[in-house]
Amino acid sequence: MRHGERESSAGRRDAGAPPVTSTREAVLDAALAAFTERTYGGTSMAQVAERAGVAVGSIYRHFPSKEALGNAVYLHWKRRVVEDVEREVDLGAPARVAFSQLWRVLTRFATAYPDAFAFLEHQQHEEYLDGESRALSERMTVIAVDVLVRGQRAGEVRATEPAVLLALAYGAFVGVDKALRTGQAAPAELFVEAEAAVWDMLRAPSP
Amino acid sequence: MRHGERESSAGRRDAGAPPVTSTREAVLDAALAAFTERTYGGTSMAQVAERAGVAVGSIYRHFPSKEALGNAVYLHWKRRVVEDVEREVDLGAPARVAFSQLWRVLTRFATAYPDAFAFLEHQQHEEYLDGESRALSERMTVIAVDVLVRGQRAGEVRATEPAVLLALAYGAFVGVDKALRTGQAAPAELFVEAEAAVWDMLRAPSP
Amino acid sequence: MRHGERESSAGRRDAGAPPVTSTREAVLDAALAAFTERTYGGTSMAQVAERAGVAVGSIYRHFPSKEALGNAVYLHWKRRVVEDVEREVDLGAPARVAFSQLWRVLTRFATAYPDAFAFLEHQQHEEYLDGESRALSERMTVIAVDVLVRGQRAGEVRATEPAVLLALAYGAFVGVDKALRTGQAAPAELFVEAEAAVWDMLRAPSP
Amino acid sequence: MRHGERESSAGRRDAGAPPVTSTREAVLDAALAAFTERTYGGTSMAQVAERAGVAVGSIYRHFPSKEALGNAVYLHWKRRVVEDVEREVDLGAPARVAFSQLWRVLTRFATAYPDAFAFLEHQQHEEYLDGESRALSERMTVIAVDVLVRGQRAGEVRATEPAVLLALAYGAFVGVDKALRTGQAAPAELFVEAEAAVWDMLRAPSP
DNA sequence: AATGAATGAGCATTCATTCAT
DNA sequence: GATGAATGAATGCTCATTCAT
Repeated sequence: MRHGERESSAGRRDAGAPPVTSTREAVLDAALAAFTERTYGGTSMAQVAERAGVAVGSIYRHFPSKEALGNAVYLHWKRRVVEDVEREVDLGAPARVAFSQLWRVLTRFATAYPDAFAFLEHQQHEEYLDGESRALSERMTVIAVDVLVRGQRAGEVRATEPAVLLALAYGAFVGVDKALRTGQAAPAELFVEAEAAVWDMLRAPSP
Repeated sequence: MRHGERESSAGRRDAGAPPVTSTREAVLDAALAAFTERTYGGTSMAQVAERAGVAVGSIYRHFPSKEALGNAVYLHWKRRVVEDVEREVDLGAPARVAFSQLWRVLTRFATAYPDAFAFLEHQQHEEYLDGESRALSERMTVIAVDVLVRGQRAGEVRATEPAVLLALAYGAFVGVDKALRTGQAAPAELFVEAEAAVWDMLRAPSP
Repeated sequence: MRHGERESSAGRRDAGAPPVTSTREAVLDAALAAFTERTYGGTSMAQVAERAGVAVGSIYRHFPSKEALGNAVYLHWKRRVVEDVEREVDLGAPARVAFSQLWRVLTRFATAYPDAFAFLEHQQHEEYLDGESRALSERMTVIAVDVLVRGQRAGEVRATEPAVLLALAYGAFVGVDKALRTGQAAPAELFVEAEAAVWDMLRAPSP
Repeated sequence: MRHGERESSAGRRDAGAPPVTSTREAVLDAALAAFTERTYGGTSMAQVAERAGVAVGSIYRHFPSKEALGNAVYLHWKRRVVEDVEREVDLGAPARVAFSQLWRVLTRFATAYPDAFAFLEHQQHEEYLDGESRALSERMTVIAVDVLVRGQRAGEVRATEPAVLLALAYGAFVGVDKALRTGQAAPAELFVEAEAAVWDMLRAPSP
């Protein structure tokens, strides 16, 4: 999903064939890379344009403003994680199983699209997020809390306030990802190793 | 609103004596508030000046550049946590005890200076941090890893790579703080409640 | 007020065609006028922009910095004199003739573009000149010294160190131009009158 | 007359002894050096203060503004040359003699105080000169023109407009000084050598 | 007199956005 | 749709000047 260079004659395409890389996508990719590297606020539209191999003006044909672009990038990737979670987490399963599914989805995503995960979780977005983006975050919270609450009912999960448990577990995941990024810890299999530990944090203590 | 040197106990004053709150401190305070609210990159020097109740030019008598100001704010608060940790964590104690001390220091700090903790932990600082700031972070890592390693030797702490355990535990703390900030969870006592859970994540699983 | 590339004959245009006076040229002209009037250091980019009838930002599409603009102005005009000199001074001719040609080129230039000559010769440029600009000055010195040296070999020119003779003669020319500017002396024909006097300064004294 | 450093405790003096270097003089010296090096417009009051070893505020006790300081520096040195000229040029003497006296005064001055001469003659001063300064320049012009006119009456000096002759001769002197400064020509004895040449420029051509 | 912190207008430069081509 | 020159408000920073000490 990382791009870098595009054809120098942006816009060329074979008759009838669908565009392999539309301007819109090129911009979205370039923006993600740039925002992750230097922050939304630290990135200029010109930098995004150059990285995408398009003219500044062209960005504005697809996104009405920088704010809208920031939002679109957020939306694009957040939607992807949320939909993965919704598709792959079995809400009927025991908490231990559902937790494992959830953890696996996050691990896969953070490993396959490290920039995207870093952008979503290691930055402040208040400046440009709109209602839809916020709602998306909410959808994921709801699922996770549901898993936790049902786990608590089943005696699997400790009795602590679910929002706190979620904050602890998600924070732990993000913490590992950050350490990975800063090179303070080794490759991605660590997420797997971490799963057991985090589950021990969540599960009901043995009596 | 007077002159130059920092005074670590801001606010103390002898009756009738000139205010200890120097311009430098006012700027440091205003910058922390502004950076926390709108990001380093999203804050203008004019906003800092206005918030501090001084003229723009006055900031530059105390900090040679915006970058230096960002660094000074980071340094000021990071030093404070690190020194608290160094003072209050007993490296000779059993891991459970040392962990508890560490958790307490962080809780106290994050509760007493929520903006400072948010600035330190919820933002990207690469843009302006200098070597001294980075070294400070390192000092805290060393302590935490030491506690974990000695806990592992004593069989108290699970055998996972210490850097990962640290990332998990610190991430969990930061996660709770973030939830507190976004209003997704209630008051600070939750940190206390969370401690037991996080310890269960760290400790060696019962056989 | 259109686009980009310089056109050496500023002002030429086909009837009905878009004006050849590009933004770049307008800026170059405005900068020359302003720098001549109030010095490079005493001129703000805003003043240049206003004089050129463009927005401040537009200057920066054509010149990366004020320094680069100063240099470009210098280069533009210095290149012009130097090329005129190189084209019109016959290095094979007797010194008296070559001197006359040189004097005529300078006179024509200083009369046709008084601001340009004043900018080039009545100001301090060290602050912003680059290597190319310095090299240009050198080219002219080489020609003049060559004329003088060959004149000395032919017994036409006095035996004084050529660099000193050049400094005297060029200084005399600049002196007259300055007096003209300050209104201390009348119209440009004076340069013609001065030529004979300056030659008497240069030529070998009759025995 | 060049200064550089002053005692760090500016103002200290033995009781009763007159100040060796008053603040006023230190500032005047520092300003000359700075203005010569980096132009009036390119010099900040802070730079002058530092060079003079005094506080910025102290400059304002002696000069009401930067403009006034620039003017004072100009006045200080211009007065000096003009007075030297008035004292040492014998208006009753033959033109050749008076010219020689004049040339000698200038040479002595430019050699003894190279920064002062460069400041006076290689820069644009319109920005800050007042009437008195302008009048001073005038006094010197009057003398020189007088010498030339009387030389013309006596058949010693060529019949060219005196203002032009003056411009040529003074320009030649300034030209040599400039070459000396830029290192394009060797030591100051050259002024002496140049005198004869310049006189040949001024004198009536042999029939 | 001397000091230097404080002021705020002004400067060079950047950048989101527009629009003629 | 795409381009990139043009715009001008906003930014980080400087600097002449003031004034409490």
